Parts: sequence; C-alpha cells; structure tokens
Amino acid sequence: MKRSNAQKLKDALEEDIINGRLLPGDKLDHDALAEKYNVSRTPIREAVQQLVVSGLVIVKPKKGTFVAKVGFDQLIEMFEVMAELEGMCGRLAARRIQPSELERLRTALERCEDRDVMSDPDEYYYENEEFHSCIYDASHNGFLASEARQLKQRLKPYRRLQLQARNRVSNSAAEHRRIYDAIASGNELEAERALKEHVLIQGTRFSDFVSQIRKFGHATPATA
Amino acid sequence: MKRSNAQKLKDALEEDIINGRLLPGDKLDHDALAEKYNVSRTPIREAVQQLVVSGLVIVKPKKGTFVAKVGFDQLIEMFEVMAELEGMCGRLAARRIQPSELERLRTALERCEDRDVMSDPDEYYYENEEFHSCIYDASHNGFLASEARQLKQRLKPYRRLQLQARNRVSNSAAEHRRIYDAIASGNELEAERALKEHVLIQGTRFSDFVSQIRKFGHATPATA
DNA sequence: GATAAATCTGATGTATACATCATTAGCCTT
DNA sequence: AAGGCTAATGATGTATACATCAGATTTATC
Repeated sequence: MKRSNAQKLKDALEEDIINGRLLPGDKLDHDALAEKYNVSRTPIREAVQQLVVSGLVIVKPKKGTFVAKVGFDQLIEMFEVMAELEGMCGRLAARRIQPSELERLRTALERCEDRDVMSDPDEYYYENEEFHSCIYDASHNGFLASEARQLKQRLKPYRRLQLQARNRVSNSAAEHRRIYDAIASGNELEAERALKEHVLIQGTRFSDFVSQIRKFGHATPATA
Repeated sequence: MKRSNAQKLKDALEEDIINGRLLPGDKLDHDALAEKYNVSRTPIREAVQQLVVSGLVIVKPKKGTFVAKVGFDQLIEMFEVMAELEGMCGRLAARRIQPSELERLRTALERCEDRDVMSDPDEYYYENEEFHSCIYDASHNGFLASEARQLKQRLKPYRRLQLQARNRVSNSAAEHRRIYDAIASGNELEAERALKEHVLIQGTRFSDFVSQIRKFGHATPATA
C-alpha cells in the first residue's frame, strides 16, 4: 500500500524518540524538519499533530513543539495503568487462550529463558516483547490489545533504560515462567496478579533508577 | 484562550456525533463541511484527522470519511475495557479518596437518587456523569482519569440509547449506592467489583437492545 | 451483450503564500 | 537603570492551487 509522507514522517520521528535519538525535551523545529526531509511544512504538521495525540510530543504554544518530557509522577501513573491493562490481558488469556496460541506463548517463553538471549539485553528486549504480545492476542479482545500496545509504545522511551538494572533480566524471565504457568493452567486470578506485579516492578525499578540519576546526576535518559 | 477553527470544528463534529445529529455510517464530506463552516479544507482536514485518532470517525481510502460504525463485537470489547478502567478507578478511589472528595461524591450520589432526577433520563444522564467523574478524580491518577474519560467519550454515541431500558435508572441508582458505600468504607475490592459490574451491565443491556433492534428492525440508533 | 480500454471524477496529499498573534529583543524615555 | 513602548522574530493557522491516484463511468470494440 501507499503511505503518505506524513505517515512516514510520523513513523520516523516516533522511531527516533523511542530509540533515544531524540531525547525528551528536544525541540522539533518544523522548518528544520521540512528541510531535512525535503518536504513542506504541511506533512510535518500532520505528523507532529499525530504524535501530540499519542502523547510522545507536546507543543508549548508559541514556543515550539518538543519531545514530551513526561514527569516522574505521571510516569508512575502510566505504569499503574499499564499494569492493570496487562493484568487484564492475562486474566482473559488464561480463560480464552487457544492451543495454538499457547504453543506460541511457550516458544516465546523458552526464547526468553535462552542463555544467549538473556545475556544480550537487546535480544531479550525483543523476545520479551513477543512474549507479552502473545498474551495481548490471547486475550481475544482486540481493542484491549491495541490499547495495551499503544500505552506500551508511549512508555518505551522510558522503559528501555531499566532493563539494565541488576538481575532484571533473570528476574523477568522467572516471572515469565510463573505467568505462563498460570495462563496454561487457566488460573485467571494468578495470571492477572503475576502480570500486574511484573509490570509494577518495572515501574519500581524505574523509579529507583530515576532516584539514582537525581542523586548522582548523569546517565542521560534513553541513552543505551 | 484562543482556539483555532480546526479545534472548534473538531468539537462541533464530536458533539454532533455524540448527540446523534450525525449517525454512525454518515459521510463527512470535506467540501460540504468547508462550505457549511466557511473555512478551507485545511482546518477540516485537521479536525477530521483528530477524530480519526480518537476513533469516532474512520476513513475508507478513496471512498471518503465516515462516522465510525463500531461493530457489535468491538463494542463489547470496549465495554469490557471500560469496566476494567472504572473498576480500577474505584479501587484506587477507595484507597485514596479525600474527605472533600467523598463529600462531593455523596452529593452526586444523592442527586442521582432524587426522584425528580430519576424521572428525567437526560437529567439522570448528567448526574450519572458527575458521579463517575468524581470517582475518576478520586483515583488520584490523572492519567487513568483521562483515559477513562476518553474511552467513555468514545462510547457515548452508543450508551445513550440504553438508559431507556426498563428499570435501568432505578437499578443504576441502587448500584451507585453500593459503590459509594464501598468507597466510603475503604473497601477496595468491593468498590472495584461493584463498579466493574455496573459498567458491564450497561454492556449487557446494550447487547440486549441491539438484539431487539435486529429482531424488530427499527429504532435508529442514537435517536433519542 | 460482454469486456476492456479510455476517461472522468472525487478523494487525498502536498506545496506555497499569506495572515495573525505572542514573545522577544531592542530602543526610547524618564 | 527601570519601565515600558515598538519593531522584529518565530510559531501557528488558514487559504488556495496543484498533483496524483484509485474507483467509477463511459465508450469502443469484438
């Protein structure tokens, strides 16, 4: 299919933000972008507006548009909601998952537990996504899945930097195992609880991380 | 503050959709709107794009843009998520509500139970909103509150038509009482449960209603 | 009468020019 | 030097013209 410049632009900027090439607080100058991508302000404008809606950028009227710098408190709030959505996915998945889906989930689980994968944060990050994505789909609530993915997207710029916490990967993998068992055995409440906690721990880790930064004052966010 | 035409347009269209002046499936012709509101296609375009993101309208490429006709299944999915979000608000509210907020909630509750209010669906609809809005705020999670409001907005075109179900108003008011008691007494789980159910019942009523329509084939949706 | 090519039309995306408004920077007055 | 007025700048919103593309329609041909 044919994608407009505005769409490509939006994706490109989104990528840049998520991958840390654009940092929270950075300015998005329309004219500069127009020149960089050789397009007029129109598609830039549209792309930016979409990003505003998605929450990744904000505009300060008459000041310019900037990569959203989500406040610490709001970040916690967002993790709280993310945990609830993931928990819900888990609960529904435990009830509704199909054999083929369970198979896919098990594969994802095993990849997460692979020694080679666990030793490479980027690799693990990817397999982790797959694991959670399986659960979204297995909830058999497409709307929920899309909301969860959207919120996760919005949190990405902040999540990447806490996978490096000490032991986080091996703990995460262990939690996956418990989540898988609960879903496989149809234990709705346990699946919900385990997933909720799994996400909330991320939030906690994250807030630890932020405290560290504030205390020692370096380690630019989102810089791998 | 100064609002752009595009913003006003967006609000106007949103209103029209929510209040049933524009029905699901109706076409939004850019040129027609441009003429009607005496603006160029540019602000129309922007307004429409925002509505697309919010899910109220969809564009069929090269066919035109239309008021979203949410499928029955997706509607159920949306109610499921709405119930979860409301339940979460209730749970958090039961834990975090402040005296002044509880006061406001009690006032809202009493309004909902007022005989005059209960006899007027529009009136009740309004007070019902206030009641739920109190709970959103009392969750002390601004992000959650805004997500809940947004989803509620998206469901509005479909909710209004099920308040007319037999006894729905008095049942709803009774449920409010139980919700209030749970929150007031700090019973998190009961608050969550009661609110979830309260919303899910709406979904059920709604699906009953749709079945009716399908069987007897009239009663245009969103026609008060 | 059916099918395929040509054309028409409407929808969409983009460029560009312009208008407006707020903030900033600079200048003037006191 | 402080206050405040004014011009300059930059951000934003809008109008308009144009380009393109896909679906719909017509026409031509068999």
